[in-house]
Amino acid sequence: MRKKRKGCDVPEATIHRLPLYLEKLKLLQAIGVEDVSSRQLAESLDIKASQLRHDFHYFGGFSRPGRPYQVEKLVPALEKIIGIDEPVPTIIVGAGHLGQALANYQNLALQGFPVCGIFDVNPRLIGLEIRGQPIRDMEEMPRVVKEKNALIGVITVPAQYAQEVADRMVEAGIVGIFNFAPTDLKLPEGVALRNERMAVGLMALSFRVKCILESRLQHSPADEVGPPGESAAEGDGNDQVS
Amino acid sequence: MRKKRKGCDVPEATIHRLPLYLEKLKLLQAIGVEDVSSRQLAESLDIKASQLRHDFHYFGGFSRPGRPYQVEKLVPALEKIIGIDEPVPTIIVGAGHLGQALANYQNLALQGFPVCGIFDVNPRLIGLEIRGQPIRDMEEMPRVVKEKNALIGVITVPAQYAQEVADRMVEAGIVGIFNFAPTDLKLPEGVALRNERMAVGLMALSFRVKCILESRLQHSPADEVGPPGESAAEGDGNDQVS
DNA sequence: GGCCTTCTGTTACATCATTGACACCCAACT
DNA sequence: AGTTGGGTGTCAATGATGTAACAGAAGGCC
Repeated sequence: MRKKRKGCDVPEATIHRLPLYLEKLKLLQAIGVEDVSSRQLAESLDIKASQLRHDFHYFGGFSRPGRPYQVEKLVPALEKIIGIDEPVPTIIVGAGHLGQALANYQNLALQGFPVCGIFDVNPRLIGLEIRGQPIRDMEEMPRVVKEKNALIGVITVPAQYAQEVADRMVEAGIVGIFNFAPTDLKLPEGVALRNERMAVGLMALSFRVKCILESRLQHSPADEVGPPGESAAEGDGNDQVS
Repeated sequence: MRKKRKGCDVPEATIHRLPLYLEKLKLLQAIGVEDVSSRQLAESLDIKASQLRHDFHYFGGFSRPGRPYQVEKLVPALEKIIGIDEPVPTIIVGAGHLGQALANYQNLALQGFPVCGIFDVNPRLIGLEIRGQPIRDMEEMPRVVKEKNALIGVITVPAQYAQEVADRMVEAGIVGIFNFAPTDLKLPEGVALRNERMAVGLMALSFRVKCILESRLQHSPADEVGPPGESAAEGDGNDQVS
């Protein structure tokens, strides 16, 4: 209880980069690249090569010391680490616009998260089909979760219902919750949670925008947009300015 | 160029918490709470009070030293800091499912980001109305941006078009880009970017799920879900396990 | 008024993350 | 064979972030 022991001993920041590595590697794989060095891969992601090696270091060697990484080996290795070496059945609760958008987003399935159920309580929505899946009554959720062995649940209901939905998901056996509702969910031990709060992201962006506008006023009241220059993602990998 | 100077001198992590503070404060305000101490506010957000004070410290005093914060003062102060003391006109490019979901999400306007334009290139979509706004042809985007003084642009187009859209947004005068496409955009200086990559979030979640499943197997092959226990958001505030 | 409690602002410390440096490895070339 | 060039794994140093500790202000109470 002293140590964070957040499931594993891998740092937060590293975990967030793994998907990026995987994504880029799949892209390389698709165009037939066989080998890739830490420097090449890192540069294409705007991070330092040492960081990439450092990250990989948590999981033991991916290649013989002296040679670059082999894309064909690395992709499945990363998939296994992330836990998507086999599909992770996923359900969506809340078939509003966002829920439907997600259910329609076929990339989810391609990336290892096949949607095996969409649920709502609104009778108007129940029965509608999205990509072959009917929107089901919320009551059916536990049964479907068990049948399909769903592990991850996405919450796209209004904030006031989110906690209840989460509770029922956990009870049904869901192990990871992806929450789009702007609420702090309380979950029992042994359940992972990720909040995807878009308003927060927008406000962080707004802060930066404000700073930019201010600096424009200060530095040159009648200036045009600055000269172009590359910029790199940092932080949790979602933000940048310059 | 040595220092990160990411727009302002406020740390990343702090910026990401500001919206959470504001959200919670608005909630308190709505139920008539007048004063709130750093401890109360911090506890309700599952963070340490010292961190909250530390964060506020970047922006100078919000209250007389000896007394708790006044909600009525703090809310507008935070809004000003974040840059939403007045509405930030926002456009959406890409009227697919996700774009429509966002356009429908009235909370955006409530939180300070009124959608003043939705654009697409698909003739089938152009003309459809969403909450009173017609989906417009992409060609009209620059004009609308100037007319409405739009500052933030949301990109919800397929990845392969995202860079082009971003370029046109910047040219039109957009200062902040909220990108849902899984691409690394290259932007000129003086434009803020936030990537909202849902697949990345899902995979980070999957990693945790995998860890949980593994630990269940190890610790007690036939164990039930563990005893309930509170859990706290950490990292960029989006993840937690336990 | 003087004391006590509660609270903030601020500074110092501990922890985590990123970056740089280097030893060793492997293949290719001389 | 020896040597050169590029590569990874690893560790140490730097930088950023989170946490605790504390001095001093404001009001309530005696």
